[in-house]
Amino acid sequence: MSPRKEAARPGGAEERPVSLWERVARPAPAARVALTPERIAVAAVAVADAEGLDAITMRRLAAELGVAPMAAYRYVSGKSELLDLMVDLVHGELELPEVELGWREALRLLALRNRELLLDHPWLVRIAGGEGALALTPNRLAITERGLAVLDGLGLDADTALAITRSVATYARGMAGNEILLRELMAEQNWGSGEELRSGLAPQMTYLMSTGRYPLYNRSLLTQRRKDDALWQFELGLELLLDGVAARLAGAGFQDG
Amino acid sequence: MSPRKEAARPGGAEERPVSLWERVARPAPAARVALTPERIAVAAVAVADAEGLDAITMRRLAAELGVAPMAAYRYVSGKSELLDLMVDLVHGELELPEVELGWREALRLLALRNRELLLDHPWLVRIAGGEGALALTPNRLAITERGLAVLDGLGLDADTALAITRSVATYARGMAGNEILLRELMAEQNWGSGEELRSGLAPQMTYLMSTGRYPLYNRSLLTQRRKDDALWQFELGLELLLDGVAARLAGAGFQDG
DNA sequence: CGATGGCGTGTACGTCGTATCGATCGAGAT
DNA sequence: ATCTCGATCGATACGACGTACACGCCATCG
Repeated sequence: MSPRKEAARPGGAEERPVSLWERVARPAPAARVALTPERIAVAAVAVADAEGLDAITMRRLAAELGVAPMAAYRYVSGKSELLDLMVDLVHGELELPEVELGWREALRLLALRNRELLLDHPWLVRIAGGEGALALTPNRLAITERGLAVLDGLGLDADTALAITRSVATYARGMAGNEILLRELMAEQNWGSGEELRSGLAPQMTYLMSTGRYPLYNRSLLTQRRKDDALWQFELGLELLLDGVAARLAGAGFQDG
Repeated sequence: MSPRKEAARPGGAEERPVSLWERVARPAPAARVALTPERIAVAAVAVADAEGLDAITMRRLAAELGVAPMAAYRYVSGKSELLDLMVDLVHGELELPEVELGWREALRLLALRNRELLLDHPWLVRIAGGEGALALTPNRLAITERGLAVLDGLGLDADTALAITRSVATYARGMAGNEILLRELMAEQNWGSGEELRSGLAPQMTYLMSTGRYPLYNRSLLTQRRKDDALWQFELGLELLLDGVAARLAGAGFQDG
């Protein structure tokens, strides 16, 4: 689907492909090189934060780095690896909750901070492909690792602990993604969160509602009071999930605070 | 972010923008026109199913329809509306569970069928933007509507019912997305699900594991027995969520089978 | 001091989305 | 029966993108 080739790299002529992260970990061979994977990733994240993912162009990025369009290709095999680098970089910002907080609070914080990370870097939602959405970057793995640490010693088998961690993280990313897309959709049509929002998702929604196919949904839009409170919605589902975990733990014959 | 303009369309020269879905609902003005939104969407879905989302090109699509590259633009304002059409079309395939099954079983089926839909049309994962990921297409709204119907009359307020429905749907899409991306990643490096899989996520994983930063994760990979059983993982998290809902319903003073 | 090899440059190709304008043809009015 | 008009589709073209490729530069090491 999306071909991955290896970037040229320092160190000689092996034949085995070396993963991006191994290449990244290699120290800069000289202090005077203009580019490093870090510099590239930092610049790219800055652009994406400021102008969205569409602004991320190999040419634009090169301009930002004061360098020729093709220069970055020595450190990155292509745009998808660049995106991987960006994803990993921002996940380094996430502060991992202490295990001592107990599994529930720690998992809760993990989810909430995941949400905040997405909101701080909305372009993350648009990166669905590759290793970006899985956990296969160092800093994302560290987050999963902490999730497992938090559940360690509670009597869960490996499969269950991992599935719980993934469920919570997936829920958090999914809900935060919804929130971001809604927000962008609103900005795109420049509504404030004022009257139009309160009257449903006008205007594209109004037609669909007028068809009468969605009476309950329509009633919800009119009835609900916390419509614009995305955090409330986020936390509600999160608590459902954590309640389920708590029940599972109790069933396993353990409890915890 | 992604500009939306209105496609030219039959019927004269109004000035108010008309939503895609309203335009779609308009009957074909003549029986002899070559193109309709439906024909376009069907062809596009066929291509995407067979060759992935990257194969979807306005030119390719036109060729598939036996028509000039720009022809589809009379029915669709741009590629993003085409994607909206595709998203909506495939969601029409999802069979809605009967309300009589009871909220838990119905919600469970909704989640499982959502998952199957994604697996049948893996390109859905790659469409993050626009109304695609929110529920703002007719067939997706119908799914949400059924979710609300299933929870109706159980004493939940509008906000809670909607949040629950969305939580379940978001969880389902997120987990199915993980599954698809993992599957694609595996195909990309042509492992079977054989030895490499069983030994972790080799080869790009092996380097990261060898750093020793992820002892628990590493142990999980070695210990777990249902690693490749994505459905099991899916259902585990789903049950957690539904357990949480059940607790909330019990707290609201209701029960149900 | 000469050679080596990594680093960044310059140029160019193929493909994409889509703006614009012109040709065509069926239906409704006369 | 003819005219006319607008809906429909075709042809051409433009700018931007990702990236392949081959070349100059320069620090380093023998």
